[in-house]
Amino acid sequence: MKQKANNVTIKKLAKELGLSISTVSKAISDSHEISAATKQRVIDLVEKLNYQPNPYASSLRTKNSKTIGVVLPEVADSFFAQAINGIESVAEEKGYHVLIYLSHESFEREEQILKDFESGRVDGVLISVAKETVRHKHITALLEKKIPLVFFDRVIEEIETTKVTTNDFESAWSATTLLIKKGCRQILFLSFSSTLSISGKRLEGYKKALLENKLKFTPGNIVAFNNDSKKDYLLLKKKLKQSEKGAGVIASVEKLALPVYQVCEELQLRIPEDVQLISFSNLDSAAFLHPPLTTVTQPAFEMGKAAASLLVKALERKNFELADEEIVIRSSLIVRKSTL
Amino acid sequence: MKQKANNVTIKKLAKELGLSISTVSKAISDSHEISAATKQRVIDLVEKLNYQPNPYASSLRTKNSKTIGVVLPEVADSFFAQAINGIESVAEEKGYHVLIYLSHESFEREEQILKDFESGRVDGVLISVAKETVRHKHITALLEKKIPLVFFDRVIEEIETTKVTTNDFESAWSATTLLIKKGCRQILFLSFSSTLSISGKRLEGYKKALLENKLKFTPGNIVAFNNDSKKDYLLLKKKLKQSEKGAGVIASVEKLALPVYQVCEELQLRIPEDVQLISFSNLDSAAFLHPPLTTVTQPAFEMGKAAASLLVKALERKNFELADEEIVIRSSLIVRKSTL
DNA sequence: TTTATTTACGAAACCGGTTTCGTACAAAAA
DNA sequence: TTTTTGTACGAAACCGGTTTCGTAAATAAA
Repeated sequence: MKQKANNVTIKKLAKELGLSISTVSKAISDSHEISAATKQRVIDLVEKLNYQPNPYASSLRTKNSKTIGVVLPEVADSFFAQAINGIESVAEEKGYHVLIYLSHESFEREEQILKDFESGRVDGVLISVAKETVRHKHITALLEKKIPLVFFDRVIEEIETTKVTTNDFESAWSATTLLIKKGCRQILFLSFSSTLSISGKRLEGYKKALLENKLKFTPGNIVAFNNDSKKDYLLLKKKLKQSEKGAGVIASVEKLALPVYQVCEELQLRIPEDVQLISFSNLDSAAFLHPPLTTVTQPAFEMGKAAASLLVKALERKNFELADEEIVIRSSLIVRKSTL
Repeated sequence: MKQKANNVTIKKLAKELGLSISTVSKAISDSHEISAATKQRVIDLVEKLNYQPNPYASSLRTKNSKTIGVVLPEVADSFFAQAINGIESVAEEKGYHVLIYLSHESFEREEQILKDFESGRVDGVLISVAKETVRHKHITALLEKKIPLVFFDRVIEEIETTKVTTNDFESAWSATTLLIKKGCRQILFLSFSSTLSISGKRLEGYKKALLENKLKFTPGNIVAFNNDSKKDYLLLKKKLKQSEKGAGVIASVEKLALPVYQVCEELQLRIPEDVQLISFSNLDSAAFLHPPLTTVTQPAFEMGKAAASLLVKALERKNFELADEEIVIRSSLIVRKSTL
């Protein structure tokens, strides 16, 4: 902290060149006010001294930081990892920096993070909300401060901004319909949140498929996970033990899939003979699980990329206004051996 | 961009309170120069107006940004995803912000990223170098500018700074020894880089185990992946086809494991009967692969956490000096069914 | 009572850029 | 020739904090 290496500043360049600070600044930004000859002298020296302008000085004056804030519930999940890739791809291309924050599914943490964003630290934000998030003053507060925000995957419907999602309803419907076609008469729906719109949609798709096939919807078939792996595990075990032979299971989110394998192993239930399983998942290893997992695979990279593109596009316009629209990028149902 | 909402600045607070800007600033930072009563008035107003100090103004003056830069080769890999988690855990606790950059294994990209860091954008950096990285002027340049940097996992031995690694040599030795004990007389070593120290160490551990068991080291048994999935795939296929019955395979990095499953499937080679496999991997799904994968599991979270802790500790000291030491956190060999 | 400290605060410089505005000189138009 | 316009640049304000330094008033020491 004491003494940072005496960095080369624009002032030094100016002195060295016998020019004023403003001239140097303009030359660097290729202003038409500066002659070609002077510009050349400046960029030559910039190269020679390896001048790196202080981004914070610039941010302070211009009020933008070329930085976007990304808020995720977690990162050790293929979906989010791939989404980051998508986000980074546009950030890199467009010269933006990305600050990453994890809410760990906590509403309070998410609030703190977004509150910090009110400081002007980021030009815009990309968020996939925590499962706990129900209120959303923290989000509207940002929007009111004219800090653009786009949701991806886990959105809040009520907020008027751009949202990038996948066809959750339809995907759950397809998955459920497949299970029914394959003979399941009881289908457990593993849910990780009772409030998230994404969960709601998936559940609705599931319900619709049941209805269309004259199967009664039974609340007891919804298995509500709570992020407490021990309890969740026992609950799942109990439910699977109680389930009828040939039941189906839909894991509405990736992390709920592996526990099913585990429980089945313990209960000596064979997949797919005794239990058929479909999971929303982006695991690369899905094809090599035992047995290979039938998945609803989300276009994670594309979703991240689309969200970032829309955000950046808004940032580049003079008056960015993010339309209140929902971009839907379709998931695909990849049938493997965990279903008959 | 036009008009950001008129944010509340320290100047407004001062005017509102009838105090000077400096007094307000000091009150906020709990300076002893300010009376308790005044401090209270200030923090009350701060609360009331939801004042968020502009981080860039502060950074400009104080020369530090409470931000660390994290440079990774990729993110869609369990190891790095978990490492980010570890890093974030200390960043969150210590009030640091984390900027994420991906080199995508490109040396040029890595150079650009580090060059940007010379601007003072970050207080310190955490890096796991790209597989292409051989030269390292870009890293020493940072160090010379007194920007502390700690390596994790993929380190550069020659550079004198703190490095957090795992016991690569020993782990590879253990894995190889296990395969030999299980009867393998030919063992393929899947390598993803010929220059990275991490690869070198793993290879050495492999060689040592061979030697100890009077097995000859054959260069032809090293399968060099090139990040070109099609070619790599064909190469692996060729090598496996040529390999003797009961051969062993060591995937020196996670992403090389699944291709082995794939190729074995195509060649109708059974794991572990025809091919025994061990992979360096942090995949949660390893236990549920077909067959379950024997892994060298790295303490990814802990490594990220340790690296971040050391970095932050250095940043908090008046004269941060990162010792030229290597912190080794041990991996564990988890034996599953992909080995006999 | 006088002098030395301490307490509590304000004025102003400063961080390193960007941007506005003013101007000298040259070239073009009247 | 005079006026207008354009070109190329510099002075200085500005962004919003932090920090140094100075000082009036209150308190303690002499």
